[in-house]
Amino acid sequence: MAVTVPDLLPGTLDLLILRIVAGDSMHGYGIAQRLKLLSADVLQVGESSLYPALQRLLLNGYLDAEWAPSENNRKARYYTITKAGRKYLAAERKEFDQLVAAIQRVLQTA
Amino acid sequence: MAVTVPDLLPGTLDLLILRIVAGDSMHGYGIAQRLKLLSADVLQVGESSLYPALQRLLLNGYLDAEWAPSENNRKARYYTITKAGRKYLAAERKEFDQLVAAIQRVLQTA
DNA sequence: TTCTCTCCCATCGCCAAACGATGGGAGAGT
DNA sequence: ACTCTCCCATCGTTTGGCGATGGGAGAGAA
Repeated sequence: MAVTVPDLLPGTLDLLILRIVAGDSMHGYGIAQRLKLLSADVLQVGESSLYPALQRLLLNGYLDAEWAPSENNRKARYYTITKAGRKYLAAERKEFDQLVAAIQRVLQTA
Repeated sequence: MAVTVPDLLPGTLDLLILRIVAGDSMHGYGIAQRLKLLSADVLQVGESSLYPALQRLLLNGYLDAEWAPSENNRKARYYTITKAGRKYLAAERKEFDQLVAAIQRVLQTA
């Protein structure tokens, strides 16, 4: 069963994107594929969710972008994480872990 | 630092409410308190998030409600989880765990 | 008695995030 | 020429949560 990310956990998309780009500069299409791959098809982003998210991240200064030909010689926009992006990623990731821990505690305890 | 639930993880509110009510029939105000308590103040629900959520759950048949005096002798609406609610809870919980696992995998792997 | 405090309910209007649908352009292979 | 895949992007809608707001009604204090 394939699930779109925010089906259950919205707000996590930015986090995932940043993490993927942090590993390697990529274009949007590639990010979507990589997400699907890494999550063994559990996670998926539609393009209409992805591109707005990228715009957001650009606007907030967490990503930089530049046009360059892709591996397939297409016009593509490559995203690179900024210093601020890394900082934000680290912070959000920590908060994510805390929240998940808290939620799981509630789910288990009662 | 106190965080409202959907600050990072919306969609989880229903799950938390159901789990809490599953443990014990409660009124709205009590649910909010219990959530705060169980999560050691990490999680919080405002009333303007809570009550609409409860309506939703009622409407979907996951909860039943009836009026009864509270422990403090106030007028209160007690919520009880239904059979369908338990089923839904179990399913969503499973999905939640899967998603979290997938996300964490992505966050760690790259 | 009145006043205030806490408990407990609920809605309205707003905002942000994600989604489906849609619409391209432009290599590459048939 | 045609189709396929790659790659970009926006528009309009829905959904969920939030801040502000507005009660009613016990209980203890003034």
